[in-house]
Amino acid sequence: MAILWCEEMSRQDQKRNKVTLLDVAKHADVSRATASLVVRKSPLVGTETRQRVEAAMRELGYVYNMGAARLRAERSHTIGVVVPNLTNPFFAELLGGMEASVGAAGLVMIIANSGDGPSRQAAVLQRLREHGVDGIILCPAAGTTDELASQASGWKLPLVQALRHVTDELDYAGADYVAGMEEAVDYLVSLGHRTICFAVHGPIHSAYRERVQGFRDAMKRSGLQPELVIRVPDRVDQIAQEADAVFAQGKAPTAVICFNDLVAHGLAAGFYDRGLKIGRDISLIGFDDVADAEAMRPRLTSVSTAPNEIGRRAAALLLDRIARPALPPRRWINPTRLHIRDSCSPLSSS
Amino acid sequence: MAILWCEEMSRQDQKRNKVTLLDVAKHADVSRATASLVVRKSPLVGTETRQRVEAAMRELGYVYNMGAARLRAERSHTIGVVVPNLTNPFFAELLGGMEASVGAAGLVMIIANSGDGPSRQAAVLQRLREHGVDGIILCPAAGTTDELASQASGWKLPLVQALRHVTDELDYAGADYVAGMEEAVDYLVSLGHRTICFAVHGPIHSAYRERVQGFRDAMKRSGLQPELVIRVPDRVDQIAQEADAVFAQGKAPTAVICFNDLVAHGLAAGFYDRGLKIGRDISLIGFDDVADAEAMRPRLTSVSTAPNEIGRRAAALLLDRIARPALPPRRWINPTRLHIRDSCSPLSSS
DNA sequence: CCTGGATTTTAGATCGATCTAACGGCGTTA
DNA sequence: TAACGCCGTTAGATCGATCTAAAATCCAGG
Repeated sequence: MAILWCEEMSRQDQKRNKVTLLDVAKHADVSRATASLVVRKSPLVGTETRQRVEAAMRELGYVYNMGAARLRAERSHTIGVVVPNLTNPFFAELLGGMEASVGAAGLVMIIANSGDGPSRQAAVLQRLREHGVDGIILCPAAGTTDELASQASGWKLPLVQALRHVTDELDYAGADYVAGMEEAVDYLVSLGHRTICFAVHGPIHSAYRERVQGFRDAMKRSGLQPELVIRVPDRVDQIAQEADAVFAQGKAPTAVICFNDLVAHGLAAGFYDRGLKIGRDISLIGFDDVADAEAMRPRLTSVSTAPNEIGRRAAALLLDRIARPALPPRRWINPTRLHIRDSCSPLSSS
Repeated sequence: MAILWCEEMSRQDQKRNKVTLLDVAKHADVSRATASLVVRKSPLVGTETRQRVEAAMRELGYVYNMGAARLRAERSHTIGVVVPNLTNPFFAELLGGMEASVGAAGLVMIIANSGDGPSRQAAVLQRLREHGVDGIILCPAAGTTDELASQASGWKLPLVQALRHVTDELDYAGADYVAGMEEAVDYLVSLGHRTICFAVHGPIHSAYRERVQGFRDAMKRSGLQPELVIRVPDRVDQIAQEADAVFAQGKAPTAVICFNDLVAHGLAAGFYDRGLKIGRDISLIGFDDVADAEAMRPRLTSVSTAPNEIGRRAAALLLDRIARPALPPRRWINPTRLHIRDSCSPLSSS
C-alpha cells in the first residue's frame, strides 16, 4: 500500500500532476470518447451527461491539451504570422488587427521575424511548418520570388500575403497604394503645386513599386515631371540630416510626398533645422497616417492606409481559406483616404 | 494493382502526403528510433548512419512534427507572451527584443493581448496553457493581484513578469523607473527649475507607481513641492487639447516631466498651439526615448528605458528558468539613462 | 576462442487526445 | 415479431514522435 502510494506520487511528480481526459471521464463515470465530445461541444451528447462531465472538468482543474488534439485531428488552432520587422509601429498596428480577428476565432498567433531577407524568411517558414500551423499570414520579405505560390501549394498550407504581394495565385490583403498616391498628387496639384517630389526609402517590394507608380501616373496625367523620386536614408535622424537631397535634383520642389510618415517626420525635422516652415515654405504629405501624424506641428496631412483594418482582413481571408482551401485566390484592397490636416497650403508666390 | 494504387493515392490525399519519421527510417534502412536520434542530433548515432538518414530526410522533404514530439517529450519549444496592447510602439520594441532571444534559442513565441484587463488576461493565460507553452512572459494587466504567483506555481509553469510586477515570488525584468525619474528631476533642478510638474496618464500599475515615487522622492530631496502630479488624457490629440491642465494647479511649472514620450508629444503639440516655445518658455522631458524623440523639434530630452533590451532580458530569464525551475526568483532592472537633447534649458528669468 | 565493456541500434510501450465502427436501448413500422 | 432507424455512448485503433531497456555489433585483452 505504502509502496503503491509512493509510486503514484512519483508518477504524479513526473507528469506534473496533469489531469487527462481519461481522469475526467472516470470521475464523471463515462468513457473517454464521451468526455472528448463534451470538450468539443458536440451536440451528440445528452444534457445530463454533459453537465456531469463539465462538473468533473471543473473539479479536477482539467486543461485541454491542444498538442494531443492536433496530433490526431490535424488542426492546431494556431496560425503563423511573418513580418519583416517587429519594431516598426506600422507592423505593430497590423499585428493588433490580426490578433483581434484571430483571437475572436479561438486561434492563437505565432509571430516570427523575417528581417526582410529571403533566407531568414525561409527558415522561419520552415519553423512554422514544423509547429503545424493551420495557415500563414506572410508579409513577403523584399526579394521573395513568385515561386512562393508553388511552395505553399506543395506544402498544402493556406497562405495569405499581407501588405505586399509577389504572386496572384495566393490571397492578398493590402491597401490601394496607387490610388492613395494619386489622391495625394491630385490634392497638391489642386493647390497649385507643379514641382512635386516623392521621397522614398527602404527595400523595394510591391508596395514600394505601387506607390512610385501611383505617383508617376498621377504626375503624368497632370502633365508634370514624373521622375522626381528621391531616395533618403532609413533612420529618422539621418533623413533629417540629409533633407537637402530633396532639392538636389533640377528645379526645387514646392511640395514633397513621403513614402511613409517616418520619412515625413524626418524631413519635417530637417526642414525645421533649415528654417523652412512647413505649410508655408513647403508642403508635405505623409503616408500611412499613424498616430503621430496628429501630434506633429503643423499637423501632418497623410494618406491613411489603416494597417489595423488590413490586419483584420488578412486574418479573415486566412480563416476563410482554412475553411475552404479550394476557393479561388482573392484579394482585399483597402481603400485609402487622404487625411487633410495642416501641412499643405496653396502655392501663392513662386 | 490498380486498386492498390488508388488506395495509396487516397491515403496520401487524406494524410496530405505527410512524410513521417517512419518513412524516413524505412528509406534509410534504419529503425524509427535511430531516425529520431538523428533529428535530435544525438551523439549516440554513427557517422555513416547519420549521413544516410539525413540524406533520406532531404530526399523525402521531411518536416519535423513538433506536435507529436511535444506530446511525448513535454517540451513544446513554444513560449507565450502576453502584453496589454499590441499597437503601442513601446510594446512592439519589447516584442522585437524577445523575438531575438527566443528565436536564437530555437523557440517560437505565441503572442496574446490582454487588453490590460484581468479577465481577458485570465482567458489568454488559459489559452496559452492549453497550447502547452513551455513558459510565459507576462506584462501583468492593471489590476492583476499577487495571487498570480500561486497560480503560476500551481500550474508548474515558468512565468516571468516584464515591465510591471505584482509579486516578488516570480522573475521580473524591467527598468529602473525610480532612478530614471530621479535623474530627470535632478537634471531640471540643476538647470534652476523649482516648480516641476509630472504629467501622467493610463492605467495604474507598478511601473506607474514607481515613476510617481521617483518623482516625489527626488522633489522632496531637493526641498521642492512633490505633489504636482497631473493626469492627462490617453489619446495624443486630446493631450494636446488639454495641455492647459498642466498650469491649472497652483503655481505654473517651468518644466514638465512626462510619463512617456507619447505624453511628451501631446504636450509639445499643445504648447505649440498656445504659442509656448519648448526649451525657452518651458522645459519638457519625455520617458522611454523611443525613435520619435529624435524626430521632434526641438529634439526631446528623454529618459531611455531600452524596451528592446528589457525584452531580450525577459526572454533570457525565462529560458534560464525553464532550464532550472528551482532557481530562486530573480530580477533584472535595466539601468536608465537620461538622453539629453534640446527640450530643456536653464531657467533664466522667473 | 571466449569474455567484458563500450558503442550503436532497435522493438515496443507510451504521451493524450480524436476517429471509426459498432453497440444497446427505444419507439416505430411492416 | 422481426426489421429498421435514431440516439447516446463506447472500445479500440490511431496520429507521429520519444523513451526505456535490451539486443546486436565491435574490439581488445586474457
